[in-house]
Amino acid sequence: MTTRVDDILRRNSLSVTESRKKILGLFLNLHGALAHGDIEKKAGEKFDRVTVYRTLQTFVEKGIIHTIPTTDNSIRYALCKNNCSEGHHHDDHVHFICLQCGATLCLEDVAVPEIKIRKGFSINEIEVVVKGICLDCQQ
Amino acid sequence: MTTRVDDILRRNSLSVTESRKKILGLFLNLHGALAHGDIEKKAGEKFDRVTVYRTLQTFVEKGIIHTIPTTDNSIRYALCKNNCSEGHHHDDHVHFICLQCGATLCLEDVAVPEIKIRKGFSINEIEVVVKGICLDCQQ
DNA sequence: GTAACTGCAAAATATTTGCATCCTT
DNA sequence: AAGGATGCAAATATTTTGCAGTTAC
Repeated sequence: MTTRVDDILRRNSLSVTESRKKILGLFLNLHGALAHGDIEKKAGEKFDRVTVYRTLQTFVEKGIIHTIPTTDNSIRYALCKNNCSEGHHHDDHVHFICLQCGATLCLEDVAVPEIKIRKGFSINEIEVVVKGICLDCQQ
Repeated sequence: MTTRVDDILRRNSLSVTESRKKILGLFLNLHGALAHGDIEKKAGEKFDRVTVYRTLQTFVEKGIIHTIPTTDNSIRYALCKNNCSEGHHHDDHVHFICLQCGATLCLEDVAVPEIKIRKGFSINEIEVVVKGICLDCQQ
């Protein structure tokens, strides 16, 4: 795993540091989305809150992770499938948020549908968030 | 307009107060979405920040307005078309956020598409947010 | 009159910024 | 060695809570 983490960082011309390795590792292991707060918890009290903010911001800028809109003032972040190019996200999949356990998943296999919109409006990006109950929480 | 505002409040068994009338009025006039901050600005320094929080929360609970997920830690709120029943939103339309001017619109006429999802997952709600440039900002 | 709503003060959280120090290259 | 990254302190900003005074019904 270390190798993979290192690769991703190097490929994005970021220096390989402890915090970045750790945070990126979390995402690679998890294969879901994390909010800022989740990261602080999962990482133990190892590094500074500020470092988390800065690291997440850097990763988003580099296109290593992307943001998932939410309705509760806690932006979630998830790995981009194939490193999006810098500044150009192709976040063309659906996100699922479990209302029970709060887990956020990227449904890579569910494509975002075509949307027809009013004349005169141009579209840059479409976000689709599905809320429901995930497999694990289904009784 | 006063009458309409009053009606909505009464229909939801809320007492008709200055703040509620004013905030609800903003939404009725605007026909778009507002974030907490927008409301404070638009309303002048007339009422307390806390009142805005509480009023928005009340309106959401009653199904008078609904939240629109965003990626920037600033939840937007918009009127529900036909008062959703308490606790049961039928927020079945697409939202548009203009990347230029920041305006958020409810595209009532654009239906949320069917989404097929993995077996074992159930769906409660689907949010679709389209980002792009609105008519007014188009050059 | 009573229950509900508001405003103020203050606490609790969350986010941002500056700067000195440390680490990566 | 040089530039970038981190950690700490502190400044801001945001959200929540308690309570006393006020308003709607």
